[in-house]
Amino acid sequence: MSAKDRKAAMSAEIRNAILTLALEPGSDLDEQAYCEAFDLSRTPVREVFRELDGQGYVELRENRGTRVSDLSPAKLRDFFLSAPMIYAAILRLAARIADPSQIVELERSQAAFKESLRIGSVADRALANIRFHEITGEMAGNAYLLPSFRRLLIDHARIGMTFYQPQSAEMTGNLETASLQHDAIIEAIRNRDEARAADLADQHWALSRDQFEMFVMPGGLDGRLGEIRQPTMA
Amino acid sequence: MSAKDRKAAMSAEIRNAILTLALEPGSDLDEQAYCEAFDLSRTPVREVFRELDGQGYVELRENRGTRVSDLSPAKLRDFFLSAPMIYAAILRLAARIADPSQIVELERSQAAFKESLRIGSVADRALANIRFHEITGEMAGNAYLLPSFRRLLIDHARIGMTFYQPQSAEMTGNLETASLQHDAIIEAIRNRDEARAADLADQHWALSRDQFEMFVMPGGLDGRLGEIRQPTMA
DNA sequence: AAGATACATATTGTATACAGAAAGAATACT
DNA sequence: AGTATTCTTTCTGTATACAATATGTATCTT
Repeated sequence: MSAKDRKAAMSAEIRNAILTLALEPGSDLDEQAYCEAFDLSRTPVREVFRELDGQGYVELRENRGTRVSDLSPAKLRDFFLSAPMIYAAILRLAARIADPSQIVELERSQAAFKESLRIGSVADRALANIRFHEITGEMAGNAYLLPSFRRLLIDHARIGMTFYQPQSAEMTGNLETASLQHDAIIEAIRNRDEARAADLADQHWALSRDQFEMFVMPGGLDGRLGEIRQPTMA
Repeated sequence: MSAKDRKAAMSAEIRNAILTLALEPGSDLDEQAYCEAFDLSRTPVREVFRELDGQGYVELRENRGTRVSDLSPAKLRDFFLSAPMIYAAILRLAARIADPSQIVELERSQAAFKESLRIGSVADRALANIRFHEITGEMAGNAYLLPSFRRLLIDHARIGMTFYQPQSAEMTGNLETASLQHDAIIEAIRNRDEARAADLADQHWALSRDQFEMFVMPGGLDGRLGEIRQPTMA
């Protein structure tokens, strides 16, 4: 295995670990540990860190090492503000200019997503879902929207992992709905139906937002415990 | 001058050179030349290149060095597609949450822009204009929109430099109009008037687009030269 | 002479060694 | 005892040396 391959493997592993919260937001990345783990010198490891910084996975701080990009309340707010607009724009453009080979790829990734629903872990599902949307981003292929979209996907995955509640029946239903929406998105793109694609983006987005609200504003506890109240969104 | 300072100076110089087309799109960056020019070893120079790659100034290609980010027709198309949406979103958010100290800073940058109109070079104007809009981006402070917005600003500056025609009276008028719009933008932000800010974004954008069209579709030559026709937009 | 192949050169990528800065521990002082 | 200061340790940043890859040139073959 060449150094180039080890470098790529390290980059991929770090990205996946961040997306699945195996590396928690705000946690430090130990340069030396990665050097040893992937048999690389510090130079390429530091290069990968800088690259991941540029993509929004991590944050480099002067003389203070690298840490996983934070998920602060302020960032959550930014997320919920900008995601609907960007997602809609991406799917609209995807419907406009996607080429056939990309549609095939999207179908394949949706098959993988369905498979992850049947037999995969929560992390598998998050990664498969990200991959699906990543492809829609490639379809849209807009050099200016893509950086934003990719950052949104990173944090969408992390927020989803954070707020996922495996025991909830509603949650399971949501996953089914999401899968159906993916199918509909593929259909809209194949038909070059921009309006439908944008509409589905809104719906797909609303589903994610509901999931988030289910976590932040859970049902009350029968009003018995007195002190406990439903939190309100600021 | 410490190595850290030399590194920062180099980064700033490269960025400015790219924005003002002193470094043309697609041209190669010579690692060794920059090492010598700023008395740095290859390591920090390469780090800066990677950082600029993450911000969209340059493109790193495996085993093939670094070159200034391209301005292809496809990218121009992406630009004209996404700029109106992002600019409007940024100014809307800026009007919503800008804080007083930022407004002061914006006023200062507008003063500098006006000064550059009076006595500055074309490049000075482009940089002052970028700075003005950069501050509106900081006001909006949205972690997801900012990367896109910054990329748009980079290419907006470069497109402006490309299509600027100093002899044109219309062009001079446009600059005056742009300056007035900047004033109005400051006013809208100060009044927290989101709708007005978004509207001004559209107008400001339309002005840039017109300038571009003036260049691509110039007036005919009196129909005398026979072969020459007005080019049409694809 | 045209094309292909092998060699030389230049440039990019990686490893290691050294320098500088930040964080923590121990000591001295009030 | 509590605080301040210095020293030690650890980690980050930079320089240089080495390895691998790509590019250009010359030679050889057909």
